[in-house]
Amino acid sequence: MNLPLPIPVDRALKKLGVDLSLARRRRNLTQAMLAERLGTSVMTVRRMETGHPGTALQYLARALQVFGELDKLDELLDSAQDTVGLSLMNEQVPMRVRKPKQGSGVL
Amino acid sequence: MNLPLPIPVDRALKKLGVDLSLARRRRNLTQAMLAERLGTSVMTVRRMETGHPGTALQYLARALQVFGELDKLDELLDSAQDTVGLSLMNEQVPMRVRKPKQGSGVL
DNA sequence: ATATAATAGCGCTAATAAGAACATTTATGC
DNA sequence: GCATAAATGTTCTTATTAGCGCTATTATAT
Repeated sequence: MNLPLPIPVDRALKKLGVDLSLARRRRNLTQAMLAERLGTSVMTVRRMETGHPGTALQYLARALQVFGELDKLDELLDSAQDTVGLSLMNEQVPMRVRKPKQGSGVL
Repeated sequence: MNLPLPIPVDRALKKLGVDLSLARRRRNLTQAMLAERLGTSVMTVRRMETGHPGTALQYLARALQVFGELDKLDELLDSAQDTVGLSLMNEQVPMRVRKPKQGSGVL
């Protein structure tokens, strides 16, 4: 868990933070006001806005709810959006995957 | 932070977990294989797939990267997607928001 | 320009997630 | 159907985050 964060991941988290900050300011909320609505502290809001890797998922979700964008989270990895396994209907995706003897590396 | 999770938020996290599980299985990865790629433990993968509110944001981001869907995170709250304050260009969004004397509740 | 309030940074403590090892259930290949 | 191993559930320990108070910086309104 303490592996260095991959650069693209770090970049994505930072961008998400900036976007969260922009969304908040667009809605005329201070960090303190948002924190109160999220039921958390200002520090957590700040960590989220700076792209801190360790902040809990729930605060992102709660922030999205406050912003009225919670449905975006639903779409994030929705089957309809998943470009890789589009050929498989959800019902056809196996419940369990068997580890191949060799490497059958799909990815 | 220990406020009860709002129902819609809880629901969204659970759905995200299911979607993560589906995405993993579509790519023929076991929880153990994914955990190794994420540089974390199987427990964390499991918690993520069950929609545990406290899992760190970084694991979601890393999973998306493994799935080749990291760009989805960029789009999540991108300005272009933010339907509320579309009228304001990013550069026009104030750096700091002043708390109104009364309540000017934009949201 | 100045005053004020929002944002940023730091150290400490309490709460919580992450990790490991084990037992149990159950899908899947044979 | 049976055997295997993936997924689930549990408990305990450890590492990390969340929360709080204080100080410093800096954008904004006047």
